[in-house]
Amino acid sequence: MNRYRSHHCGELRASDVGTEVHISGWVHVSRDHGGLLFIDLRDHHGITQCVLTPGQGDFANFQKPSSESVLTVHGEVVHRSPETVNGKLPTGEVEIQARSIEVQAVAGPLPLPVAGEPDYPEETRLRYRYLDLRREKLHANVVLRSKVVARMRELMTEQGFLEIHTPILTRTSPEGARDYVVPSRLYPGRFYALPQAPQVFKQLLMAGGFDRYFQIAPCFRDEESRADRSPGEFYQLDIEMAFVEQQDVFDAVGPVIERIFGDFSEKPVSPYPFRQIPYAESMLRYGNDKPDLRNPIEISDASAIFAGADFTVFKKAIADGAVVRAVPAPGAASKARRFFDTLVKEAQDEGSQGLAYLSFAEEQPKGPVAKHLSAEAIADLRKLAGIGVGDALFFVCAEETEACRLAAWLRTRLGEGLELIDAHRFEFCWIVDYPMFDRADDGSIEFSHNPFSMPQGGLDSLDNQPPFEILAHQYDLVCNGVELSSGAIRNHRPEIMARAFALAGYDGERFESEFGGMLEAFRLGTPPHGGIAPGVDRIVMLIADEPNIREVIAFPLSQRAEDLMLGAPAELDEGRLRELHLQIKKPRTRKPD
RNA sequence: GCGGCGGUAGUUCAACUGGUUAGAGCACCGGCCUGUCACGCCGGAAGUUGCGGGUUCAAAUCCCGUCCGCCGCGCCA
Repeated sequence: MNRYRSHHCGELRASDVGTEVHISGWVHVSRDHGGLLFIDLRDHHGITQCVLTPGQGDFANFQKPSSESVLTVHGEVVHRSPETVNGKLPTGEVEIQARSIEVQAVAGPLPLPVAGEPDYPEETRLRYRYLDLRREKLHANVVLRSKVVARMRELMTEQGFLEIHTPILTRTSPEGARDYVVPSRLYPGRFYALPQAPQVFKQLLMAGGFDRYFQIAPCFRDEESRADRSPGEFYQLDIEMAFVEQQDVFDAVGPVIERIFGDFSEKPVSPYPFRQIPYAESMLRYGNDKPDLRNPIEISDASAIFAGADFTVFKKAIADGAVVRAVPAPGAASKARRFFDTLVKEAQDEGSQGLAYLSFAEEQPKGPVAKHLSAEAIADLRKLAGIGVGDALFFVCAEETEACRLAAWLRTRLGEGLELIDAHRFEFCWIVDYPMFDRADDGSIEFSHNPFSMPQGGLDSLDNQPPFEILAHQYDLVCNGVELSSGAIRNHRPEIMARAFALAGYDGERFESEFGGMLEAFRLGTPPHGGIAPGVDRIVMLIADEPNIREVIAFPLSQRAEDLMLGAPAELDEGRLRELHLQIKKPRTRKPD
């Protein structure tokens, strides 16, 4: 028999009455009635009430235990009298009449209460993460995450995917985010890098003849965090497949995602196959490449109408290269003037020059631009944006990228403000046909996403199409406005890759030196292949309905990538620095210790 | 790197326009209580108001700098 427990704390029922048991757990709450002491004992599985009669037998000198102390209680399972049954607990019909108690660990004053009081500042929660993990919500999230990951493995393995580990100590990658680096002791001045993703290795596994690879892979990026972006490190369900086209990847991973969300959430999930939206269309209609399709508002381009209208502010801007985007606000015409004023103010805070609108409380619109527009222009705008009486229509005017951003912000803001977003469903879509290249700040050509993506049309497009019009076999999976996943059909042809990198400004020598290892593989027979990498943290975050990704990570770093519990990153002493051939030069403003 | 919000007892929060001894809940310590389940009642201890500087007769409060936490922008192939 186990020394610490015969049952766990969520196990005992009326059918156990009369048995001698011993259970162990934390003191969740205790209630001292003088002649009678109740202790709610809690473990991973649940809570069981224990009753002590101090002053009798073993309890002659027993003190009320402090909250979160760890006890082993020995005693008999007894019925509670009908009026004292606790319907809130699965174990609420019984209690343990304690005969003796062993104190396994005494807990001092708590910086973070485990029972009750759910909202606590995150600084405290991060510093005492193990206490937070005992609490109901975070504990449940970690359990959920474990189940989701287990199901992912099951569903991938069923489809013939092999889970293969790839290195954590690897080579720095020239593209992408900043790397975390690890100094080498054996090779002075040289560094490993932690992988931003197992990108190169998974492609090399395809070169290695494995047909279908997956991994729950840690990814390390030294970038600023966000509410939905974990600081420092995160996990991907990394996937790669040989001899596939885009649709094959979709059909392998889409049903897995649909199943995971369906199995672990009550909310309805948009059924597979998911909608496919070309990147250019998404930028126009939703203002970004991660549309929240629960929001019914769709943006349209009103540049042509305003180019011919008498509203000089817009007309002049359009002549200078700006665009006008129209964002409908269904039902907003009945809103008070204050609603519109607030939005104008917020838009300015968001970086907009201003915010024009028409409000159709009746057929004849009101609003700052109404008097500048002909009846015909107004009719055209209404038709364009699908505006009826009772609606309003907002306009943002800016250079195209900025106009998209502002329109996207406005679309979200209106969707929330007008309560148009149904929070109780998951809407998935694929964003497809990403551009291969982007214009850098200095006007030069750079890869817009993954440089290893296959350009649509192959070598022919690279040679004959204007670079910024070339599309890639590159795709994202989006859910409720969250980018869940990014992937591509890869470029496995060295000559096409050389041409693509040449367009992006890499000379042959640099190309060979930075990607030599991979190129060599491609010159020795690598199959056509492609893959994708859904973000595990974000998936669990959506399923758990958490607004913040740290709520689904057992031990997250703070926003500034610091471990507040253990104190990482930490300084090294001189000896270890010497061993690593490192000298520290601190910036002028240094943090106090 | 930039902008916003916050930092007061172990902890969560309060303290009006700068003005008496910086208060309350939880936790902790002591006492009372035999059916509670966020038990209740009485009492106690607990403070470098993040840190540094400044303005003032007087600073938790105003100003400057700095550190920490969170949100957003830049960044994230």
